[in-house]
Amino acid sequence: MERRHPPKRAPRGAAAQLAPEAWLAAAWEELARGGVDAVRVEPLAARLGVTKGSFYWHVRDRAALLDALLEDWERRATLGVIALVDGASESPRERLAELLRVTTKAPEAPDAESAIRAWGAHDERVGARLARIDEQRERYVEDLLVAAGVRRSHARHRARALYLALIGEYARVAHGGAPTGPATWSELLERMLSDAPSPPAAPRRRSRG
Amino acid sequence: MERRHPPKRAPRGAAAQLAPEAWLAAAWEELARGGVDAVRVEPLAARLGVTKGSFYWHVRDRAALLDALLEDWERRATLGVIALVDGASESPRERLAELLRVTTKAPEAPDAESAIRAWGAHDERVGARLARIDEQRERYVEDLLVAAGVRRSHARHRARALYLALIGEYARVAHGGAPTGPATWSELLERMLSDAPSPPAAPRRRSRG
DNA sequence: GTTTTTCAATACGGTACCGTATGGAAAGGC
DNA sequence: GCCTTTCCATACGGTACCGTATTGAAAAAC
Repeated sequence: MERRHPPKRAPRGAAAQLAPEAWLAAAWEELARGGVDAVRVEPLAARLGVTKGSFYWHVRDRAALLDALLEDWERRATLGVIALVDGASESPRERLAELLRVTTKAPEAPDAESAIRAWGAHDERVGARLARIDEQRERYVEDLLVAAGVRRSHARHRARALYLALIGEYARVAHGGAPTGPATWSELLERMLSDAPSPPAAPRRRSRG
Repeated sequence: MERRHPPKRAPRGAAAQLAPEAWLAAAWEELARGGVDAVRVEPLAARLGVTKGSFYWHVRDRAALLDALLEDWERRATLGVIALVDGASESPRERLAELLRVTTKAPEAPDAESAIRAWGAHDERVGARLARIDEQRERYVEDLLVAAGVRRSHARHRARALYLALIGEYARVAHGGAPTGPATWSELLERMLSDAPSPPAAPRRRSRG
């Protein structure tokens, strides 16, 4: 969301500086709560305690705000997670486990992701963007599986399965379902790693069962 | 969707008889295409070549139409599939495979299911209903897994995983993603049956490996 | 202290919808 | 051949929103 009227001088208060970001944040909440159709200018303004006169000063129009939402999501949700997981762990197996932990525990992910996915179902441009992102994420999982010892031909199928389950989980939680517990995720991941060479036991001992 | 004015005499034309069903069918198409928010009285009427005067004759109001959508879906999507699969097959393994085939190939399922799920995310009553249905379906898969020889404790996790993947697939296809091929589904199902006793070979021979 | 600049309030016209009220035409009953 | 019932069209008032134009006020610049 580029600023519609870039300030030539310094703004008056410290808070004024972040006005565009405030609109974006409010838009996120509305998106998660009610879907794209709930991201409306006047309610958003009311929520921020101003009128839409302010909105149209900072943002071109509603479409620009929606674009900003997508941009923001694309940047954070995918690259952010990958960087996090890549940085915080060691073996591919650990990384996969960590990936599942992170993605299934992020409290705002289900609503946001589901809302964007529903949006993409009715807006072709958004849908295409989603498809690109899905491919990217899936590839990442696939490579992790391969690194963990799964044959590429199997890894492709299993990465898809894992990712589909994650999307399903987001949808499930988004409409109020109880979150799927870590035991289920471990079980699924184990099954997907079943013919990989190294077992999940401690790295010292060679075999346990 | 009960008829608002049940006809005391016979209707005038054969077509008039199905008017309420016509509204429901049109509503389905709009729901699949644009989500709940796209199910609107006036556009629907325009699509059917009439005005909303007709709508408010046959249906109480928009809410009643939406209720009818849910009712219709609950009846068809779950009970219908279960009856189909239960009737058309033999062994639990076969039934599971058939279940995956049927659910992943129904061409209208992804859009409809995803739309309803997105709806449930923003409407609590719908969400609760969805949760009930999810539980029902999951239980069905779980029982099939158990019947196929998977231990109950494992089956619970795996039924969840399978079902989550199916939901994910619906979401994926709904926003334009390429459908996941049968090879991936077989792979996933095989993994979920991996420690079940009987192999997928012909039922005559007792063991193959 | 005057002038700019920044940001928000107000007011406006326009669109798309909901639900109701009313009218009217065509069919069916008798 | 009237009268009733069925079904739809039209007209209406009301709401919620978009985007623009205009005004206004406070801060910043000078």
